[in-house]
Amino acid sequence: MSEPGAIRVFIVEDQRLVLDALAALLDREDDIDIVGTATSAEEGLKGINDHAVDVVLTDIELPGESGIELANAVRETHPAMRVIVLTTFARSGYFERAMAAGARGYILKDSPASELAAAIRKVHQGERIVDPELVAQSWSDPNPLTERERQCLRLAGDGLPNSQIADTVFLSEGTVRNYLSSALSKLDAANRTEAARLARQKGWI
Amino acid sequence: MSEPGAIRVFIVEDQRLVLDALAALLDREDDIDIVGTATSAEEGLKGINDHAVDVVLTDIELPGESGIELANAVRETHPAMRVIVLTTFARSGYFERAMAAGARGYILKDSPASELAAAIRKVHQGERIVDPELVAQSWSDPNPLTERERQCLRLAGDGLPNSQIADTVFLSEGTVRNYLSSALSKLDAANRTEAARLARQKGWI
DNA sequence: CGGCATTCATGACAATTGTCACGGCACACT
DNA sequence: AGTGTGCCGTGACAATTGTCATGAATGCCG
Repeated sequence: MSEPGAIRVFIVEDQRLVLDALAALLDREDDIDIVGTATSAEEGLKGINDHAVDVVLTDIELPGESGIELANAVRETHPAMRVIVLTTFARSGYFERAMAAGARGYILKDSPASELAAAIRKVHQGERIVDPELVAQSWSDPNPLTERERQCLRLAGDGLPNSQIADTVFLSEGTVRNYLSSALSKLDAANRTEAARLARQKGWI
Repeated sequence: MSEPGAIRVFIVEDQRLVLDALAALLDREDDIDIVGTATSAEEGLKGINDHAVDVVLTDIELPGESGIELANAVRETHPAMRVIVLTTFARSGYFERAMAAGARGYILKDSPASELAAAIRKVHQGERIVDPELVAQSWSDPNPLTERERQCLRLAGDGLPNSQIADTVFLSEGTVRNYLSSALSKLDAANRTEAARLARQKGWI
């Protein structure tokens, strides 16, 4: 298990069962050592200080501070440490922010397990790992919505009526209607609910 | 690994990495055999027919048919088989529906890993496993919606207009409006989008 | 049997949502 | 200065959505 020179990995994931399962998975690799785990970013930062760590594997969706913020903190306090972000959703916004935070890898929970250990090894050697599908998607499928359209659509998708959307974003109700109408036609949707669903699916809002 | 008389477990979980990790976790138990896995309910049903299975471990949130529907199908086609439902959310509605669908166990992804193997063993011996906190919550927060209201609200939440909802559930458009109106007042929502959001949050649709 | 609840339906009406055409304003570019 | 473009607004209109009153058909229960 603990071979000399093994890659020392720290895992941060809020769902304990998934955390333990990931640890079990990586435990089968001879050249990977799980040196610690945590269920929140705060706890993770503490743990990282107490162990010699090569690679941090973190979920994005965490209670409190997110995995992105953890990546930022790690980059500042332990520049040599590599961070791999693990997430459920292929949302381009997450992806971009993770890269901006200095993450060296971005893996979807949909990936086969074999990719995880491979990614850890490559990132440890200095390479960057990104899901090619995600890059392709964000390249071929750029977000067609303007900032205003996104604002309005997000609120509409939560069930706010135009009048409240207008109050929230400081626009007139008619203008809100125009932005939503424009978003609907861009997304080829018949109404705000469908539009919000499609946009969320693509990670555009 | 494969000791005679081991519990034969089939896992259904859409996130491949989590699926593989769970398999790795259970693989460490001598008295548990992973006889197959699937990433959707449909694929799972097929796989179950091809193997002798004692316990099915399934996620609720799956693309296409949900884990609840899988539990229902298993109960009808393989009454001796035990189903354990595994889910992220402590939503009382999920819990109730899982029980109604004949599930013998309900485990949150927040639980420690040790509980999973223990639950599989207990369920295999005929016991039922439930989170006591969830029972309490579902007692104090029962689903107020009727079957028809749920049907309509689910479709409305996906963005279908009343006319298409009516076609789908074989009701008149006016009746669909009535059901939705009734759901809105029960949920204290101002419109269908908000109502669908609230109901989904509680696991009621 | 009569009373009662549930399900499904109508129709009328008000409110909200979606579409369209139009104009003003600011800003960058040539 | 003129042109284009994005942003913000208005008003008019049609379509959809939400509310309410009402009633027929069914099945359950005492």
